[in-house]
Amino acid sequence: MIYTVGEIANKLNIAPSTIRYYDKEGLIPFVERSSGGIRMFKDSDFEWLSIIECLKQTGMSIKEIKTFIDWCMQGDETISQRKALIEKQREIILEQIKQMQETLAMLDYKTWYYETAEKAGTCKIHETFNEEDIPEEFRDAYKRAKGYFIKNNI
Amino acid sequence: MIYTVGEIANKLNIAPSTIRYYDKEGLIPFVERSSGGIRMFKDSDFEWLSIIECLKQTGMSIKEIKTFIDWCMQGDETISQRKALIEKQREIILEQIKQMQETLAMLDYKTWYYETAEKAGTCKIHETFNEEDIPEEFRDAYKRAKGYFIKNNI
DNA sequence: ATACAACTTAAAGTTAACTTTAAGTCAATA
DNA sequence: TATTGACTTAAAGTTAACTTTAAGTTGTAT
Repeated sequence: MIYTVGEIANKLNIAPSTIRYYDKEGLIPFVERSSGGIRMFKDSDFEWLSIIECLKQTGMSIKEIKTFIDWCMQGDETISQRKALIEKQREIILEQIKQMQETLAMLDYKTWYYETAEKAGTCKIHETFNEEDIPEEFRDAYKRAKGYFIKNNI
Repeated sequence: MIYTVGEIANKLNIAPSTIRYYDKEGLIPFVERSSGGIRMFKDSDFEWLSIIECLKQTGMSIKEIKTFIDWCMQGDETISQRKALIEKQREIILEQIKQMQETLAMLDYKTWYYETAEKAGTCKIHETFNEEDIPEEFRDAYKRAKGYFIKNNI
């Protein structure tokens, strides 16, 4: 099965210009052309594009992804570099998840904060609360929020 | 306690130009000035900047954060808008965490994949594996990877 | 054979979120 | 009082990752 750039873009729900841009940046060096110069995507190329999307998710830049792709093209001699890169991205994403979970806890707390403020008709209600008035599940976030969110009536 | 833009930038480990940019964009309308026009940050302003950092973490743009800040400035009449915004950001970050956990699972699997390939000296070893050869904890990611990561020997 | 939609490239344009520059002002110290 | 380092603004520059434009080519359908 062969696809044009428009067809593959459609399937992956990205713009054809994006795929051409990736090509220009060397992210898909394996894509073949017709005698007239038209890109002919195979199913495996389609799959490479999925990988590029996956690596972008990890926060890698186009340049970094190109490095990885280049290593893949070189074959088995680059296994250890590829492994190191994947492990680095793994650490990065672990840290990002940790950070996001803290932010989530804060947003959970703030949701409760505004529900309470809405009922009372004012944010000032929170100035009257002590730690023991805060539902247990929000207490950690509350402690981090205290001193700014609350003092400023946000 | 009063701080200059350089001092507060130092404490928050961001560039002074960034804070001036935030000011220009209307993110810190409450910061007062000396008679000579120099910004005089208070501890509560310092805390507002922490909030801006927190909201940026949730993926909000400068413009969106300005909307939120403007609502805060308006006082209690905007509680329900602020609540809705926080809830929206909460949904967004939940989705991001979910997405990241899937990517993490893939990176975990790939780490094992390259460890195995490194021992064997070739990625081709994975062509010989069946589902039951994959450690249980990587099996879900393997199923998603199959068809592209593996077929392409990445 | 001709039309026409979709392809091609190179180059310029876009956007967000800063950062840098230039020209000048403030305020603490010698 | 003069120096000096940090402040001020407006405006221009930067960067990444595209997107758009313009001018031309390909390939399929009539």
